[in-house]
Amino acid sequence: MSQHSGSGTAAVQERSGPKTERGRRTLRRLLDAAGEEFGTRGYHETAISNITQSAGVGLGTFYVYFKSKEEVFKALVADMGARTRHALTESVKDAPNRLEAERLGIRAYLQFVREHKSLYRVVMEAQFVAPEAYRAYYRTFSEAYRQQLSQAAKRGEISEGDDDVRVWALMGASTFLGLKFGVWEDDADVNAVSEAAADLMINGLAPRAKKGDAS
Amino acid sequence: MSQHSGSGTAAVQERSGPKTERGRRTLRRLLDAAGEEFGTRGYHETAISNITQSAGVGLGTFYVYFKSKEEVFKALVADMGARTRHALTESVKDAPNRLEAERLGIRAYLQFVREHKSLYRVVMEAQFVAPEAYRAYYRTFSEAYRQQLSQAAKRGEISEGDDDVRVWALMGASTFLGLKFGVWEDDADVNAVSEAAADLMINGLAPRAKKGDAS
DNA sequence: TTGAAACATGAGTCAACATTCAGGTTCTGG
DNA sequence: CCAGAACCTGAATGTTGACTCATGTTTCAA
Repeated sequence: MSQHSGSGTAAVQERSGPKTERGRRTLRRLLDAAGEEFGTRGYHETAISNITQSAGVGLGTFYVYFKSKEEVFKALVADMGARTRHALTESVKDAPNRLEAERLGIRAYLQFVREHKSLYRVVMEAQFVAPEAYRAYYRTFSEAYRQQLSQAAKRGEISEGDDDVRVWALMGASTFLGLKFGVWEDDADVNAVSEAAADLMINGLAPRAKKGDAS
Repeated sequence: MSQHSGSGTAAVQERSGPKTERGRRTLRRLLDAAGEEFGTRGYHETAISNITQSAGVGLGTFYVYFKSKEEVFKALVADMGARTRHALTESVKDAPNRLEAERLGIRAYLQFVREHKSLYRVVMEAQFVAPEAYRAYYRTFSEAYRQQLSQAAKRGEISEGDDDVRVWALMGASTFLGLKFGVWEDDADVNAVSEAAADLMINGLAPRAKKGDAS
């Protein structure tokens, strides 16, 4: 996320990528197949041969493109991070203020999870398969998020508070909602869920004041 | 969590438990060692021999008490569930109202996580090792939690809202805070974190009204 | 056309466990 | 003291699957 120019689907560690068109196609197929297999069966249940078969290439071909099983996995996590940040940035681009951005963000997040279930599971499993990649994923995320919150607080759009704590609480809430309503119950109404979630994040559990108070 | 009387540390599937004192002691040592090893190295990196060595018993002994590697793991998840619920129930026992209960709950939760880092990691890894146990863990949790919220709402102690969504958002927030400030940064000030978290959960991000409003 | 770089392949290697088992040792009631 | 139950043990077994490699095949610039 910081060393490569980001042509789209994460970089390979190897000395530079494929040289020919054929090579690029094969790499892409392997990456896609890996995401699908890891996301479905899980890292440890997935054999390299599952990936290569699913990609329609020979077993040995895998090692032409990746140094190890773990390496593809890490590449997928990094890729998912970049894509997620991109999707969120887009969705929030022209929100008039932070509270509205939160509302849009949570909706976009749920939507995104639902459209990328496999990669989402890969990210979660990274906590145990590639802890460093996992932490990097959330570190990058939380740093940008915290920036947003503290600036919004300065502008008076949200209350003051410990942004580090808030960011992690909010990320946790989104993550769990993504798991529950994006992956497990993928028939739930995304809009309803994200509205309810945004309401909690914005107003909290406290009972609303009965009548005219400030805003 | 439902078929055994709950003497303390989860049950074994086998036809009834150990008959002698020696047996009970050995079982306990295995359970403790397993929790420690799984929590530290992770499920797949942990060999049965790691557990038995750490417990100071022979390799074969493991299979006197457990049918398989997965079985101990599940037992640990169930045990952690019971203990966590117990700790939270206790901590919240004499809260005057739900908002206060949330405050106390999040503090107790962080504290508990910090005192049981290993088992906490086991629970999280269960999502991939024993998905059914993982879902059961959160199902049980969320059902009780939802009860609390809806009753509190009826009493007017908290606002009305989609309790299913709220529960999962709140569990997610706590879980991430537990990971970040309970496991990763175990030197953070638990009280400060839980106050900030409780404030977010109770009041949300919205800017506070300038002057006297309800409550 | 041609040689070499790039790419493709799958049988074979090898180490890492989970689980079994046949044979002890210790305890307990009678 | 004795039989049988309960418990303990670690060498041996069998499987699994990541990774290597020797041998092709394809591409492409000169």
